[in-house]
Amino acid sequence: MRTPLHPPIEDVGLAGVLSALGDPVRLRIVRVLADGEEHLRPDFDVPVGQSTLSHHMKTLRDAGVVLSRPEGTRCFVSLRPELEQRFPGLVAAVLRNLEGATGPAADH
Amino acid sequence: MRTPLHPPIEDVGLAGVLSALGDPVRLRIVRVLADGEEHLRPDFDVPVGQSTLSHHMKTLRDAGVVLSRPEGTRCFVSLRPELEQRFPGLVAAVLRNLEGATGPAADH
DNA sequence: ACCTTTCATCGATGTTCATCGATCATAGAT
DNA sequence: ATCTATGATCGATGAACATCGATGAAAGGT
Repeated sequence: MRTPLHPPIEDVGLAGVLSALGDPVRLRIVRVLADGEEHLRPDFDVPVGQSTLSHHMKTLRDAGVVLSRPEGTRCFVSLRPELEQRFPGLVAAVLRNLEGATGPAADH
Repeated sequence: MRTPLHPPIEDVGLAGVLSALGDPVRLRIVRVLADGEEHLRPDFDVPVGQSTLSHHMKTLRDAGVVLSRPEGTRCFVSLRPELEQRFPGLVAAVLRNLEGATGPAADH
């Protein structure tokens, strides 16, 4: 667990956030995170391998969506709180529209 | 002006919409469209060539964000109204956070 | 008939991205 | 010191994407 580098919040751009959220796997991650709590990897049951999950985590982290807090060998992940001040209502709006709909074929 | 094919609204997915919006050029397009009016190509002053603009339009159209209405040789573009029922508050939230910030380097 | 405008499409190119398996680094336990 | 668990990183591969210039199609004007 080396570098939990989070970009400064002023470097976080809207396009980057939306792009990071524009993926079914990452939306599922965010859905789990929606309760505001910290979560560990096993909580995200996404249909990808471990290394791919790691990649998606990095994508969310680099985009400023997610916060990683390594502790020992594990890594607690949570929604980045400053995002709300940066883009008020944005994450909330996404979360509200997230129920059961992460993809075009997910609403039946 | 051949095929103004819009996907049925029930096929429009959240990930697709967010992904389509996750691009600086397309965000600029959406910003112009934010007034609810129809617009023509010259209204979008984006730093890309004509064919690339066309491509971005198709991306937005395929994602269900935008509506194309060909008329004669021109093509009127507007925000797709059904998106509001589909994902209430989503576009509004993006639009509210759009002022002057389409990218990480756009806030100085 | 011809030219012009407006937009879509095609073909090509270079970049980014999702994915995987394998390896490496770290921390904790034995 | 060794083993184990967790997650990051590396290398490779195929897919998707942004971009461009050139060409094509449709409608209007001369």
